Amino acid sequence: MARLRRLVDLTAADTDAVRSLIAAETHIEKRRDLVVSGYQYSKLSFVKDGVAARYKVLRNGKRQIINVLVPGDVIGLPGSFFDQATFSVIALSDMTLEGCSLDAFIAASYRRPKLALALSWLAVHEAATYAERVVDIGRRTALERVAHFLLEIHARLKLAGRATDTGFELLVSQEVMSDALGLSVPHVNRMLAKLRNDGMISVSDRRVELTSLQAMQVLAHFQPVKLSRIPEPTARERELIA
Amino acid sequence: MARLRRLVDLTAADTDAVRSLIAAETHIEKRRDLVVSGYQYSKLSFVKDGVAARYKVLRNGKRQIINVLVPGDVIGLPGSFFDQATFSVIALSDMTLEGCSLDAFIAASYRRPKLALALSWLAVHEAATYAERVVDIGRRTALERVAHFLLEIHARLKLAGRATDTGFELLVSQEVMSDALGLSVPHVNRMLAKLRNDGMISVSDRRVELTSLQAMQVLAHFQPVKLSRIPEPTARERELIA
DNA sequence: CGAAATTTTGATCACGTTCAACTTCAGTGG
DNA sequence: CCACTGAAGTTGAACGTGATCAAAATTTCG
Repeated sequence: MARLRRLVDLTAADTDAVRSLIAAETHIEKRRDLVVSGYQYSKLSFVKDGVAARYKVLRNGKRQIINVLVPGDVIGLPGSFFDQATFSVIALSDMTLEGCSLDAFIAASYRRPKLALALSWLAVHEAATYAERVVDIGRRTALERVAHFLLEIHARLKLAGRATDTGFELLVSQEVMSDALGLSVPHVNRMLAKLRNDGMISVSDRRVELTSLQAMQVLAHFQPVKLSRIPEPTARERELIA
Repeated sequence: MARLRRLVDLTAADTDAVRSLIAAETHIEKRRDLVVSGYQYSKLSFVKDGVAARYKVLRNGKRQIINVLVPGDVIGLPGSFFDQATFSVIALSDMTLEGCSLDAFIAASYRRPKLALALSWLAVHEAATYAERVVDIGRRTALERVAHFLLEIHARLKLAGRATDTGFELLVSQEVMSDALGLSVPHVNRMLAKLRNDGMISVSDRRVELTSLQAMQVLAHFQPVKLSRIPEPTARERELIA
């Protein structure tokens, strides 16, 4: 798992352990629910390909998307840690996943603490992402929000090797964007149009080019985040483990 | 730490290990910054008494509070996991903390995987809290938001043993509430007044009584969350560790 | 007691919603 | 090949929630 490697140095034995946990790839088709709120979900799945959204719908019918999941992201975090999932996850495109049961991962963690720490890191990253979304929705204007959303998706797709320096494939509808940003569809549309008019982005087909990345980042108050790596055990600890 | 105990069965040795990590209590006075965005903070501190807020300010001067920290909550999550903290934390009242360095905790985790798992659980809980706040700000009306905020604070204070079944001490100003909810101060004030008029709450001094908890929960679309507990290692794993 | 912070109230205004219609496009079947 | 369908994108007009600004009332605290 490239995602894990970026966080922590895994020994050969570690990677083998992880690999042995992973069940066969799963394919999910567009519009399928992966996790349904209120039901138990006890797996830890990595998105290998495709896009999904974690969301919640309120009684009044409104939907709020917590975040959009791109390749490299984890499904079942935080859902699998509750007796019943608090949020649903739906596939926005056809997807392929690979995952293991949470119990198996935890069992392995007792033997390889590094795995448990990696899990902590993933969860912390998740928390930081959501926190950023809180700021986004709470205190940015509609235009800033849309710009920020594009920048964030771009950054994350780039990490997953699915974007160039300045452009990417926008694989979500404006309805999804509106539900993620707490805006109405028409207004998202208008804001996108404004970004186009102002020469910040250009769109053709489904491809977005960030023609003035600098200006966008200023407008959106965007600042990329970098997780630190997990510290290695000291020599003394290493002995104790071995 | 009562907070940890609720998540996981710690052996006597485990608790001793945790206790040995903890440095002396710290006292912080009101209005002091505990964590400053952009600087490194590498501790893991538990709030023993008092209230704090995790926040970010944008260039336009607006402040968004990610969440309010009450006794039992953790400071340095997610901040300590980044090379530089992404959010600031400020004391909203005089506080007492107890904590340890993140490095020390991680070092201990290599020896006691259960600690690393406990850390994962805390981080997941953090993520779930933020996710709920995203829904709150994104798709609830101002009235619902204020109601939801009161219910959430109440539930969390109750867990910490600082609230009765129906009432609690509201220790945050309306300005803090407005920054947490993405609203203006006058509007928060009006919504509180409306809740009072509608007989949902009654306030005297700093004490809030939820006179119609049921109705509030319906209004706010409130649903309490419960983290599952960390699974115990199996007998076989236990051998391997020992 | 005086100063500062907080709460409350009012008037005006703007941002974003709502609702509705229309366009465009991809896919499907006659 | 065209007609039909449904999803997604675009545009416009009226409306409403909540922001903004200002000032008064009240509480807290030095």
